[in-house]
Amino acid sequence: MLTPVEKLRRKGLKLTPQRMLIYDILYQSTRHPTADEIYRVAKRRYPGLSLNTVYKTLESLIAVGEVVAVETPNSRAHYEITKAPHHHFLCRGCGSIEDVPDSTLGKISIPRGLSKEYDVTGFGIMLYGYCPNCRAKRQTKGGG
Amino acid sequence: MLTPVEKLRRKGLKLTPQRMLIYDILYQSTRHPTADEIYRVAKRRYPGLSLNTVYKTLESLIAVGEVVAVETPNSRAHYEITKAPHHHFLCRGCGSIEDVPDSTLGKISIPRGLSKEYDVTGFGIMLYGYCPNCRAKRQTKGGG
DNA sequence: ATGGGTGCAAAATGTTTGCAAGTCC
DNA sequence: GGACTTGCAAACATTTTGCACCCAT
Repeated sequence: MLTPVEKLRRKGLKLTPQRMLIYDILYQSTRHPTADEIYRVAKRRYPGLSLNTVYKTLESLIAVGEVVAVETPNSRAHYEITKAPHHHFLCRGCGSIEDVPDSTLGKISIPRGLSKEYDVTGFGIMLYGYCPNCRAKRQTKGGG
Repeated sequence: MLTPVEKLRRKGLKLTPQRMLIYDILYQSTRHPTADEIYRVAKRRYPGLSLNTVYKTLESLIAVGEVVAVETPNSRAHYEITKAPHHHFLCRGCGSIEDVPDSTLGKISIPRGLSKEYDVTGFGIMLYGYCPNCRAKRQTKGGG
């Protein structure tokens, strides 16, 4: 297993403090921060940082496959370090995203008919619903 | 099978010309237009229409479950009439979205462990890749 | 030294909001 | 008649772009 530093270096990315920091924050995080959330955390450690740099850095990391963007139905992208295949649960209440291990969802078979005409490079599964916290809130309110 | 008019009426939505028009455009369309695309088509038939009304109408139709928003990784939402369960294919080349019948993907079983704590209300599968057209273009270019 | 990376601010989306006037029921 | 709907424009939030300076290689 290469160190993160080695991985980035081999991809031809310059190892600037900002880049290392942003990568590190994503690497440490079990959540799926938005660009702005990453920015706010990073800025505490590197006050000179600009939001722009966060976006550019994410772009670079995505380009080399080290980060993936998790799109959500509120037009706010969330980011995570590329890791073992998994899918996501999106809470309708608080907008939080949680990982769902791939294996628990069973195998998806891409229809042969589709892959004959289409070049299917991957897929993602997004589960929707309410996290334990929001679920409790809704039940308290008698909401459905 | 209720007529679209009856469906909307029973949901308590007022049947304004704009609303009928937008619903009709979505109903007719086999594609998955964005709000702006709907707006441009609708405006040809109803020049006084505003983009705002398209958004508001989509919101209403989504609220009553007649329309669903298909989120894509470019922050542009696509909309479609709610119909038989299916999933989507998103072309990385042209951004187009195609339906993928549910049955061809096999059943997804939501892990028991997850639904014990979480209230899982649904899920969506998004396939990624290149449509026949974009696939051809890429091969021509020798792209990978 | 050199080209990519950074930071600032402004621009460019896509979507939402405020409010007066209009219209379906 | 009343509440919901519409349309206009401005507000908003997120992301992208332009450009001069800086720094990792």
